[in-house]
Amino acid sequence: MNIKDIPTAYDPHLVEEKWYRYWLDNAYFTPEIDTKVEPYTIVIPPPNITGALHMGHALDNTIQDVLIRYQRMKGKPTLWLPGTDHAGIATQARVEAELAKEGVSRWDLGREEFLNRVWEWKDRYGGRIITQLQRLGASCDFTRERFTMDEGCSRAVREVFVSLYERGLIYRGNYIVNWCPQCHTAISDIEVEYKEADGHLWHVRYPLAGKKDEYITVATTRPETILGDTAVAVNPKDERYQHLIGLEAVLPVVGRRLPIIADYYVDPDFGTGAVKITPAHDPNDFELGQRHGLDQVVVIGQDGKMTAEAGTFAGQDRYQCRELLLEKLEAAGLVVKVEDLIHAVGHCSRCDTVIEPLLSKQWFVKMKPLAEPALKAVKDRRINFVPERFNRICCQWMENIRDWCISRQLWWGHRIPVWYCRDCKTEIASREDVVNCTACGSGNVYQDPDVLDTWFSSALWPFSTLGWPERTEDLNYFYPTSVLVTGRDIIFFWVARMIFMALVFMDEVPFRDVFIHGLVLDAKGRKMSKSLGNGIDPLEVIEKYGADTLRFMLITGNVPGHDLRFQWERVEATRNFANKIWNVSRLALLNLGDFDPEQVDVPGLKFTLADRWIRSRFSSVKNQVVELIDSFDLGGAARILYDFIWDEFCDWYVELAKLRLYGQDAQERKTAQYVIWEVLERTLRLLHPFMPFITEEIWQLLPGTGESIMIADYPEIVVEQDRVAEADFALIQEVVRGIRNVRAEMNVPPARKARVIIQAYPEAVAILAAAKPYLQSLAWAREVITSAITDQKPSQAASFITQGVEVYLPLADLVDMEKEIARIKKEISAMKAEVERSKRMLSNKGFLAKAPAAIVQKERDKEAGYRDKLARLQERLSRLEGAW
RNA sequence: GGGCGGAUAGCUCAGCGGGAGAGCACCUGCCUUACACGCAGGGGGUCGUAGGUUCGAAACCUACUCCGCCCA
Repeated sequence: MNIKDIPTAYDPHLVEEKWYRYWLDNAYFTPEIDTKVEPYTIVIPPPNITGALHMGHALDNTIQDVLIRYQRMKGKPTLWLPGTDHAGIATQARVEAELAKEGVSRWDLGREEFLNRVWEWKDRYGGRIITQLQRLGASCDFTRERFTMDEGCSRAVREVFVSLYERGLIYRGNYIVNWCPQCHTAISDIEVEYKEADGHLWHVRYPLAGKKDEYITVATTRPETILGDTAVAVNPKDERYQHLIGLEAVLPVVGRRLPIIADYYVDPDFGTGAVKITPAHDPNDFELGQRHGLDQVVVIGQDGKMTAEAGTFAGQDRYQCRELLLEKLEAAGLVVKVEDLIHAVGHCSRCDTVIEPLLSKQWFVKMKPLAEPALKAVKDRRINFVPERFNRICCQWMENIRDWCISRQLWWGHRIPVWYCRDCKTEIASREDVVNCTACGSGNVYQDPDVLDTWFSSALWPFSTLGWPERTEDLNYFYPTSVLVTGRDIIFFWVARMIFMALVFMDEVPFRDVFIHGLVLDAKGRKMSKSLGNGIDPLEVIEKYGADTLRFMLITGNVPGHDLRFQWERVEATRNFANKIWNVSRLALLNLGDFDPEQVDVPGLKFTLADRWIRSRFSSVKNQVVELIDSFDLGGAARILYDFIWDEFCDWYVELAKLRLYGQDAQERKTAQYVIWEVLERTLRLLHPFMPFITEEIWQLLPGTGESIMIADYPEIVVEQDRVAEADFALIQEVVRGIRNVRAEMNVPPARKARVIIQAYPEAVAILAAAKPYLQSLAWAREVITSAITDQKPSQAASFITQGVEVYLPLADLVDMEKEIARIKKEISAMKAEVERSKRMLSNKGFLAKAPAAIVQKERDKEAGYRDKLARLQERLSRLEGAW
């Protein structure tokens, strides 16, 4: 492309696809294993195959890509392993919905045919999210892409299940589980979301057996479970009920005799202090029932309808039954009162249906023995959460962990590798499919129909994706992974489970750091959700503004562990930044046509103050960026780069470099070319992990660069920090800003170049005299006259006065002396306040005695400066007033 | 009920023991040949409230208020 043809506005559409293709074609995303070097590994949190890329993914994956690209440039063999999750319930529901349109149920199809349909669906749509990730610029190694139900992962699942079974850590039993009548499966405790709901507390009288007109009154929020009551319980210390303990109540409508028992579980202050006990439909009642050997009567079935045990209510919906039963109880005069009550009701996190606690036979993982080593790993900081506070959150959860219900009454998923013999009733957990009973040899065996919780396979992800249970080269080299990047919403679902599975099967932590980021909220601070319709599609942002813009916006808005709000204004601001980079690069390219960095004798160059300043600044920016990325403050690093590029490089350095670029002196021009090239080229490399596309595009246009910026070395500093250059340049900046300010306040049009007369202390004179061209260019100076401070001050001049430096702009016709006096007076009063403040501090004995010497000295210096400036201002004022 | 996070300029947010910052919005000038997606200048904040620690607090401690999240 002819450099002159480079458009003045950056258009991401022209570059993103091109470079992504190039990176893929050159296999840059695939690491080369070098056993002498420690690798850097991230396994992607596998998105659901049903999913489409949303803002949360965009943030999560941008963070990972920044880390990965950074480490890759730093020279580590870097693996970012992508893949997807089979998402049992969600996927099955999706395919069932499709079938429903055809008027077919999965039962009509049968298990095998249904699974074929799901695989077909997966092949068609399951890869969509991975392609969407590519639009973001994700540098995953797609040659290693995995799926939780591929052959390898499935083998890992079987191995883990059977192994845990053999160790007695997986068991099957009848317990209360959370049943979702809509998804028609059990779900684990953490898949239940509790929501506050308005409800009622019904006080119902149960007649006492054998005592006419005597009752015990219980309170319940779920009257339909009355039908499954098998006891009434009171607190043993509750004086009101002492005389009833050991007696029996009669269950209304049903007529069953209920023992009245005593148990400390009962809270005497809630309701009436007497509690109906339904062991088959409430987890607490279940446990109490076990303690007291109570019967378990299941009255609500898996479809949410009443069972045969519910007698005349059999077949009714649970809520319909509630109404009808209440009517009956009312009619019998047994409902004493109804209170309004706000209580927490469990909902299915998938489909939002109200969960039914239900007694059923399920598979569980025994958690205590697994959680203990995991807990220790976190406490010992073998795993470290960022931000730090999540260590404790994770620990607290693992300390209170309950057994994990892992069986799901679904078809889509890893089928439980357990077979039963119909003849001898043996239960066989097996790594291989079972054809004949291992006990009696019978061929009359069948496999457990249920599948495993999707999270069971996700828990193995960091090692199953690397080839486990084989000891593959990848596993040996890339495991354990370096960091896990994820949102705080799945710490319990996923992170904790990966930790304990890894400790059992790899004997090593799955990752060293866990970087937790917040949620992307909408502009009003609400969660983005389908039901609210307030989600923003990342692909829409990419279409309109480019992937770099989306990425950089997400990263700069990101403070570790905090949520961030999506705002289009911020997208625009970031787009403007990309355009800024683009244009400063255009300027560079327009002036580097005759420049070859290879031909430059760098030690022979004569760097100006501006050169020394920007090179020093670049170097310190580089150091800060590294430090911030290494501590996971990517937002901080990105903000530093933003400020450096825009404020320091574009607005100051490049403006000054233009003088030499357009000047006559070949040597000076070459030096300016070199420094612009050097700083721009290296800054692009610093920026590349954040904005991969635009940096590659520009880098490829720059002379003397290589094959691809993404495999270029991470830049080194160019000089040690040059404090002298930074201080001297700061003086120039102050004077320039002072002059600009005076001119603006006096409404001097830019076209009107002014003479600038500077009187200053000797060092400043030297610096400012040498900076004449800078002042001419940046402060619209016609000529600059510098001298030591004298009594000869220009009259009819606007002025700017700072410590040790007086600047005059003789603009006779333009200067409104009244205005000038007012300005000086304002400054004087501001300066007086400063002097006062300093004086107060320095007369404080405590401050002098206890503050660090350096701080005290700094304050003394400041005070001296203020006094000097104040004196000059007062002198200036008296001259003006005298002249007036 | 317990825990966590937040409260800083009109808006969104940095800062987290030594003099209040950015972006957007606003006001005033500028089409200065990289960029009007821009340049220059400016206004605007008793840093939620009340105590405490400290020579010094937006920052640390305590209590409280409001908002959000998590767990029971």
